[in-house]
Amino acid sequence: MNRASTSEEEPRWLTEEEQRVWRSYVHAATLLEDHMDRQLQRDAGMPHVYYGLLVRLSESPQRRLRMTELAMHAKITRSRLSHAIARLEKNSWVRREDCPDDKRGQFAVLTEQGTEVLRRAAPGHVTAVRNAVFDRLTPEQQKALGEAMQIIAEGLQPNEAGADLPWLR
Amino acid sequence: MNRASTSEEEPRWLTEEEQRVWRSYVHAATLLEDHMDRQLQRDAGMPHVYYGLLVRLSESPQRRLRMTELAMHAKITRSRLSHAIARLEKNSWVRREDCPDDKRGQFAVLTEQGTEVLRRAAPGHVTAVRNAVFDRLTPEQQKALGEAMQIIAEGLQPNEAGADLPWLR
DNA sequence: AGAGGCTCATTGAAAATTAAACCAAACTGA
DNA sequence: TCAGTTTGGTTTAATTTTCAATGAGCCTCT
Repeated sequence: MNRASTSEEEPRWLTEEEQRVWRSYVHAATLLEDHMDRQLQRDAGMPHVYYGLLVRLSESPQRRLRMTELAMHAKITRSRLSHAIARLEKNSWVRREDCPDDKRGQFAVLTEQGTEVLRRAAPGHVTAVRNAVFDRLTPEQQKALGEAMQIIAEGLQPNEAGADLPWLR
Repeated sequence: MNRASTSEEEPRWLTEEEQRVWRSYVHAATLLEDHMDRQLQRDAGMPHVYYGLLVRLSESPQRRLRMTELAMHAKITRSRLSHAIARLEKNSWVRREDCPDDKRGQFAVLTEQGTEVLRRAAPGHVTAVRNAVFDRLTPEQQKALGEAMQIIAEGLQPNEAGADLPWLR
C-alpha cells in the first residue's frame, strides 16, 4: 500500500508550467522571508519568527500561553520554542511562569517591555508587508493567494493523515 | 522624503481580510518549508536549500557555476554558500575548482556522486511537492499562485530600487 | 608603476535551529 | 498502589546560518 511512496517507480514529474509555478513560489518565499527577517532584525532586534511569538502572546488572554500551545500556533517544535523563549527572556520581553494546574507546565508571558517593543515595531512591520505584498496585488490576486495557501496549509496540517507532527516528535 | 518610512506616523493597518491572507501565507509557507526540509533531510541527507544548490548545478553547463553566480540564483549570501559548499564537499557531492580566467574565482562543480544523490532524491521530492501543492490546487489556482508570487518576487528583486542586496552586503 | 577601490571568496565566532536524549509530573490500567 | 506509558518541557550536542573581518586578485586612474 505504501509501496509507491518509497519505491523506485518513475514519479509524475512536474510539467514546464508547474515548474515555473513552484520556482516562482520558492523564489518569492525566500525573498519575502529574508526581507521580513531583515526588516524586523533592524527595527525590532529580532527575527520574524520571534516577532510572531510576541504577537501571538499579545493576542492571548492575560497575554500568556502555555509553551506547547504557543509552539503549536507558531508551528515550531517545543525545543525551538524553549530556546527562543530563553532568548526573549534575556531581553525581558517575555517571562516564564509556572502553571498552577500542572506542575510540568509553563506559561510564556508577554512583559510590559515586550508589549512596548511590539508597539514600536508593529507599524514598520505592517508597512513592510504592505509594500511587499498588498500594494502590488489586486484584491482578486490577494484573495487567490490566500485561498491557495489556505488549501496548501490544510494538506500539511499535522492532524489527519497522521503525517509528521513537528511539535510532537 | 524618507520621513514616512521611519516616523511614528500611524501606518495603514491591515484589514481583517488582508490579515487573513497574510496569516494564511505565513502559516502555509512555514509548514511547506518544514515539510520539504524534513522530506529531503530524511531521503537525501540534506536540507532544502542544499538540494536547491545541487539542482542548480546539475542544470548548469558543465554542471558547474561560479560561487557568486550560484549564490545569486539561490538567493543566499556568499558566506552562507561558502559554508554550504564546504559541507557538500565533505560529502563528495560537490568539488571546488579554480577559475582559470580569474584567480580569485572558484567554481562549484557537481560530482558524479552528487549527480547520483540527486537522481535518487528527485523522485521523492517531486512527489512531495506534488502531494503538498499541485494535487490540491486547480490549474487556475496554480496559475494564480504563480502569478502572485511572481509579482511579489519582482518587488523584492535586489536590482532596481537599490534595496537590500543580500549577497552583496 | 602603483595607490585606491572593487569584487570574489573564505574565515571564525556568535546566534539560531534541529535532533535526540532526558527528567519529572500526570495518567492508565491491573 | 504501583509499573508502564504519555505528556510537558528542557538540555546537550551537532548542524546551519548570520555577522563582521580579512585577504587576494582585478581594475582604474594618474
